[in-house]
Amino acid sequence: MGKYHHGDVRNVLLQKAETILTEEGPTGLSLRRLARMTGVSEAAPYRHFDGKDGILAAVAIAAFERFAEQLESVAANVAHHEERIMKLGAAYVGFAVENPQHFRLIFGRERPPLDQYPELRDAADNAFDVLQRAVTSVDRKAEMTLTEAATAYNRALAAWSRAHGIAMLVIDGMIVPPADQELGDFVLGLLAEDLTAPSDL
Amino acid sequence: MGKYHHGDVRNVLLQKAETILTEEGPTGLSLRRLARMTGVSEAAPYRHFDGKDGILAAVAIAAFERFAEQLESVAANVAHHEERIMKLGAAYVGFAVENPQHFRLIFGRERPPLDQYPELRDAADNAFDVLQRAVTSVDRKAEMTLTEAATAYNRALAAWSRAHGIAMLVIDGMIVPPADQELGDFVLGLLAEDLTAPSDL
DNA sequence: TTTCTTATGTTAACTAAGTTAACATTAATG
DNA sequence: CATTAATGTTAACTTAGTTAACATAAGAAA
Repeated sequence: MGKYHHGDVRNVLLQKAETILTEEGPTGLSLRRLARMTGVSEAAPYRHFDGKDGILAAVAIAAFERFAEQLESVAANVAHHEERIMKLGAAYVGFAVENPQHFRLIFGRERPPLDQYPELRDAADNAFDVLQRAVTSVDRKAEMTLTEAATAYNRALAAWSRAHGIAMLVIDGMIVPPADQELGDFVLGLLAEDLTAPSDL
Repeated sequence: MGKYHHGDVRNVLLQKAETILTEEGPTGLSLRRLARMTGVSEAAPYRHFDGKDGILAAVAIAAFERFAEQLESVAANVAHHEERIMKLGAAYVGFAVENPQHFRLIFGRERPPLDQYPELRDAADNAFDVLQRAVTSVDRKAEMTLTEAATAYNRALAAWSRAHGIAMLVIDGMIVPPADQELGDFVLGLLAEDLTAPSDL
């Protein structure tokens, strides 16, 4: 009978997994529900993925790739160094706000362990590389002294932390961005604050 | 017979819950296991807590309180405004690193919804108040103009975001603090970076 | 073509967890 | 002392992750 064998179950599963994840997050994604929604037996996903972690890994890889692409495209279009850092931060937060579940998946503890999924590790490394290159103006890395390189690295970490913190606090609802302002502008404002300056208040 | 009725099951449960949470995080905390470890029936916890969320809420409340205390004690001991912000950030990250699971519990999405646990909401609000007061020098709030207040608020958000980002990235293993440096100094260094300054590299 | 093998799908079962209902016992209170 | 509220217990229901055993389809090998 012709109801066996869908033709492309793996991709359909991945697609539906994306949908469920977007709506309910990693915890809400249940393999059994996924299978039912796909119209396939509850054990079928195990033929295509290494259990739940396997599916999450696949989704996370795709998410990392999209994330890296978006950062890259911003970095490539801003020549000025400081401006690039700021815009990158805004893009970082932008991705998080537009794809909160994916963002949580790739950074949170629901993410399958990197050392069990080499492709996932590669995707993660690549995303961080994009970030670092953009922040550190790596083109000139060869010319740097060790001290300079350390300074540059610290700048990268500082920039990254700030963007990450804003992203987290916003998607977790702890910070509510003002409604009368573009999200990007709000983020740029926060990134530009210099806490070492006296408060003049 | 005398094996019924422990005497103080609620507190024992809470205590064990703390232990399990510290070791395995919110997801690893299973009510059934908790009950077994406490030597009590698997349904007993439901007599004392409103299900799993109820226990998590109770633990989260305690965590918020400790968090707030630690921040408060730092803030109270540093008079200088800019220095206080920095030290507060370091303390913020310090708490996260020493109590990663608790930190995740109070900020992550495993935290029971604030609107279902009023005491939890109060604990959270209080912690943020401590933070804001310390960052904003609220003693003089009355004297501020609206613009000044907005500026001060933004400074608070910026400081908070940075500390939060560092905390998250460190406890998630994305940033590995240098081994040859005190964690506090490392954090202070990151907080002090001013990304608006030219990179001079 | 026929046969063997591999990929892919199915059913059925096992384990563990959250939760609730129905029942038992204790402690406290009138 | 009798009643009641609090606190435990057992047993059951539901959902989920996972695996084993079996079935079928497709393609390679004979």
